[in-house]
Amino acid sequence: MGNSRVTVREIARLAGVSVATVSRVSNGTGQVSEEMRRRVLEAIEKYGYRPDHLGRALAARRHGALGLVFPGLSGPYFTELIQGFESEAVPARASVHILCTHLREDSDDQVLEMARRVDGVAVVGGTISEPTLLRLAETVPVVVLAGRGLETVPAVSVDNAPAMTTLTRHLLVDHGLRDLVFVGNPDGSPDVSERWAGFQNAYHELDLAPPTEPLRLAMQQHDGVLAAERLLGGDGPAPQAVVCANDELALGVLVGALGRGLRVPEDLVITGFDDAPMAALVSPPLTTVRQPVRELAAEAARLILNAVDAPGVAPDGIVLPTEFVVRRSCGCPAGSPTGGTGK
Amino acid sequence: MGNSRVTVREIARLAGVSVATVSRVSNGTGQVSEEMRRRVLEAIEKYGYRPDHLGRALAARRHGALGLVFPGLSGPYFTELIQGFESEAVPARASVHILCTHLREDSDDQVLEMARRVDGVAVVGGTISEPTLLRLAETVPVVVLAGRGLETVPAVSVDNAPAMTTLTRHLLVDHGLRDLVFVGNPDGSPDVSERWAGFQNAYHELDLAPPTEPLRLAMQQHDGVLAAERLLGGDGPAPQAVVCANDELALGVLVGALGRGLRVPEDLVITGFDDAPMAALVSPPLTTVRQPVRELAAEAARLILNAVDAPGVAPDGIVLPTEFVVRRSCGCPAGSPTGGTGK
DNA sequence: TTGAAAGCGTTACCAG
DNA sequence: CTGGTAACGCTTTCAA
Repeated sequence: MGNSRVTVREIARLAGVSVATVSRVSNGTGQVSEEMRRRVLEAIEKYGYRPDHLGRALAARRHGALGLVFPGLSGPYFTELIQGFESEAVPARASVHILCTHLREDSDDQVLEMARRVDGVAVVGGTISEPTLLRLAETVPVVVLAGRGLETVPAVSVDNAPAMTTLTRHLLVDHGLRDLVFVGNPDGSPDVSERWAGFQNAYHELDLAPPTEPLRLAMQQHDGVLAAERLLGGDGPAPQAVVCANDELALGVLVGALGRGLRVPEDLVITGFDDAPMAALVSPPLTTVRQPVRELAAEAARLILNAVDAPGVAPDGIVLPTEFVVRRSCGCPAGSPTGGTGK
Repeated sequence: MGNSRVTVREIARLAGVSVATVSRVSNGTGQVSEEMRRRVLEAIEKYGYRPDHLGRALAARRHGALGLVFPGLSGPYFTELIQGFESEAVPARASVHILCTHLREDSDDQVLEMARRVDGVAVVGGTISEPTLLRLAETVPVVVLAGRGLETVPAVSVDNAPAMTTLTRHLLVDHGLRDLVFVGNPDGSPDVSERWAGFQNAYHELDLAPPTEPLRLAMQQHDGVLAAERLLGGDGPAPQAVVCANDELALGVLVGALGRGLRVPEDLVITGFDDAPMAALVSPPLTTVRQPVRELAAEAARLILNAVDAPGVAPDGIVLPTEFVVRRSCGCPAGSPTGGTGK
């Protein structure tokens, strides 16, 4: 029982039919007489036959698997991403392969190698080089997740720049702040790059001169604490507001600021991006931009799944809307209205 | 170029040799004359031949893949787990399949299905039923990650109970606290169950009566905030200390307590478990237990990899040591000594 | 409706 | 050293 060493051939012999018939029955394809079907089903049941995935995949020339590639695996953003991706893949009977490149030397090769084991791949923006992305796309359907696509590679992303412009304008106009610092490394990821551009754009729209440089740091809470040290460390005046590239950074800055005895938002305004679960829970709750991370990844999976079934047609990229979430860390009173940035 | 539609047979024809020779060259197995090797290599290079993974896997009767199964995918614990697992699998040229069951109805079937696509599986404790675990183990090598093993299934875990006893004793003896609350659901996972037992055990060792019930909650920061509401909400006296099943809960309780104007640790002592990155960064920094999560997962991957190569031998389980990390949230002054719980 | 046989792409055994 | 050929387990024509 349950031993999966049983093959079609054995079942065929046992049931006194051909392997073709066994295959037809076990797949529900073609026409099989009631009598045959019964005999086969019986044998399948009795010996616990389950078709071997490799044999099947080889014959179908399809792996029944999707790949997901990202740089690291830090924070709630990536866990959401994985779960969103999985939520589409699993019902489609595709298993999910993951690969964290950690930006290793040989990561491009590893991605290429993964492509040989799956039917399609989603790559988080900024993870691999453009030439590699192109080569990848020659092998399997590819979509860029949270990044810019290429001619042959569609992308799913959110409206980062407009969202960040909205948030920054809120600080500049509604709160009359001027001395803002942007925390995040635009070179690290397309998301951050677009947010930094949106941040600067808010100044431009008001004929103000934006800061010329962001505070370049990675995206974890740890880095936020570091940012607080740099910004509030003593030498030089502290900024009026810290605009963070994501919530984790913001949470780190918040912890650092609070730990120094500063009051937020009275002494320092802090904003995030993502609307991670903790953003609403801390005190003061974080003003941020909500982005549909799960949906983003689900959309990517859907795109790939479709491309696998209908090869040749390169679908358009997709941009998902975000929502500006005003809470108290920007200086607004509790219970302020929130507004989306639109589609 | 780069087109992976090229097969051994074509290369063989193109190079004027047999498929066997091509195979030998591309795998570096057997003896091949310099002349042949050169010809084959040339053709391989010219047509960008890469052996097909499925064909190879079918012939070798090995997938070159490992599976990792867990309930959800919340928080830093699971991201560490994945990365630790990957750090062993990737160098061994095995890809990593993941599956979040979300405790779905059909998750047992999904796990069984996954087992048909990989060479071995690591299952996080408490994710699937024991019968399913047993059936799984009939199919492929399995190891339980952070949980109890079975006769045929080894487990890798940490010394949860002694560690939690040490921490609790510290509160009871060194700080003279008596009214502690344990937050976490022992039914949810073996880890929590053991920690709850260790918590109670500290009381027993001192001939004290432990609380009979924990505050049963899930393991995310959100739940910690919930715990703070319940515990500090007004009706009934607040406890002296909240002993959390993990750091995320503790962080949530901390946020909730601070938000209510309580001072930590003066008004309320809070402890965690895991030593997540944030534990050291918040204010006050969290007293907790450090567990080697990455190492745990890496060990699991190694165990499986070995079992794949040497089938039949059921290896022993492994228990990794933890380290008690005393910081300020328990009431100790800054810079207190820390101590391990030993092997 | 059924079965024989030809793949799918690779590896490995066995002669030569 | 080299090549022919038989697996590996399955699906799918193509005839009967």
